[in-house]
Amino acid sequence: MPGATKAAKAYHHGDLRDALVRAALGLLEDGEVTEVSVRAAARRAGVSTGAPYRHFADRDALLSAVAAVGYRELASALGAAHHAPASAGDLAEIAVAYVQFALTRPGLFRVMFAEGCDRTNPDRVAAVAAITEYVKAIARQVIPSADAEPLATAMWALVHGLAFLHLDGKFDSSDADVVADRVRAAVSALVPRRSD
Amino acid sequence: MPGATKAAKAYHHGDLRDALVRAALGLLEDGEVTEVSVRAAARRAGVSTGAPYRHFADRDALLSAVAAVGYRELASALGAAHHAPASAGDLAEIAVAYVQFALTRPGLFRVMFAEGCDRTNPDRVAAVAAITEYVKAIARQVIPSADAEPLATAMWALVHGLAFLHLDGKFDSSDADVVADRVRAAVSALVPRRSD
DNA sequence: TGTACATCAGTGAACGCGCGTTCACTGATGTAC
DNA sequence: TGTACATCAGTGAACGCGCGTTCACTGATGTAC
Repeated sequence: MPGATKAAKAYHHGDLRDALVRAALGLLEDGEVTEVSVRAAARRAGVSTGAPYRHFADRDALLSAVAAVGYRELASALGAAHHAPASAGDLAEIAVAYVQFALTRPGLFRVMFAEGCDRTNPDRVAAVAAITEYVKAIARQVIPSADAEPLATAMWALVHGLAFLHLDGKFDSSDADVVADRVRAAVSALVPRRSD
Repeated sequence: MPGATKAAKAYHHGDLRDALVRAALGLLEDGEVTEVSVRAAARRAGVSTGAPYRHFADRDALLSAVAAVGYRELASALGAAHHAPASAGDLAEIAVAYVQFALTRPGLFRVMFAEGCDRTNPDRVAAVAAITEYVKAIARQVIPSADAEPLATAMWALVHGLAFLHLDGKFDSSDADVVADRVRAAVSALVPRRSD
């Protein structure tokens, strides 16, 4: 009977796969950590070193699952900033949200856009396709007349570059308001305006 | 006498500091490697594991020196693409050069913009200041009337984002011509044109 | 309802790896006289 | 020009680390009869 109370999580975890992904997200959120190791995730999930391999083929599979969550959260952060953007001003607010996402969750953002990842991983492929489509849709909404493709590319590159240049210390990111203003200024310096 | 011929490089290396930087660059150039270890650089320079520490305080100091070289080479690649750019078209060619630099030397590019680096390192600080100034000068040349600061920021972010999105597989980078066209299209979708 | 058994999802110990860094050392170099 | 000596720039062995991954194992679960 002793210990039986909390023994629900005992031997068979129930949903270790999810728990590991959440553990990895936790590690990224917590600290300066930008690399998630399988062992650290297992530790945080309270499970032995070998256990993750029952659910993920290798480290990369775990990271891809984490990245997929990241993409979904990024999309929702952008949606929250402005659903149905129509003007350059609306667009600027989405841009601010993108950069802010990167700066508040740098670890996760880096995992999402990491180099060493398995690009064929289905989780990842689907998530990337979704975010690409999302960006394209925004471009179409804001500038209906233009060819959406290059505009979407350019807009994504613009915000993505802003995000990384801040993350990597090329632009000062100590003050969120200053960052936001810089992003707005950059967007309005470049994004074509319909006569208004 | 045997062995005396090539013994110039014998015990005292002469310029191990430089040799280590070159070795690190070589490692980055060579392979899929994106992380340079002190040990690997020492190995490639033909020197014992401890030797680098006579010239660099730690791994980060070595990496900063490497990054500084990278910045100089990036600046010269941009200069070669078009010195004294004046039109949006000139600007597009510089943008192409920026992205091409990133794609042909991905390891070096990543070291230059790596996260875990010591941002206070003087080598690095000077190099970053130089490239920033360089970008700003280009902005001023192309659009003299506008406020250079936000325009420079936006332009840098645009090309930087394009570079990373290609590097990280968000855009297909298998064909250099396709990449170049995509970059040109992105630039001309966004960069304001003077009436021409 | 009870039992036998297959399967599942963990454990924990171990493997081999490359790494950053330190340290006592030694061979080479250059300088003072 | 020759010698003594301080300093410099290497060596190589060692430390301790955390990692990815494997493997024989075992406790828990669920299913068939």
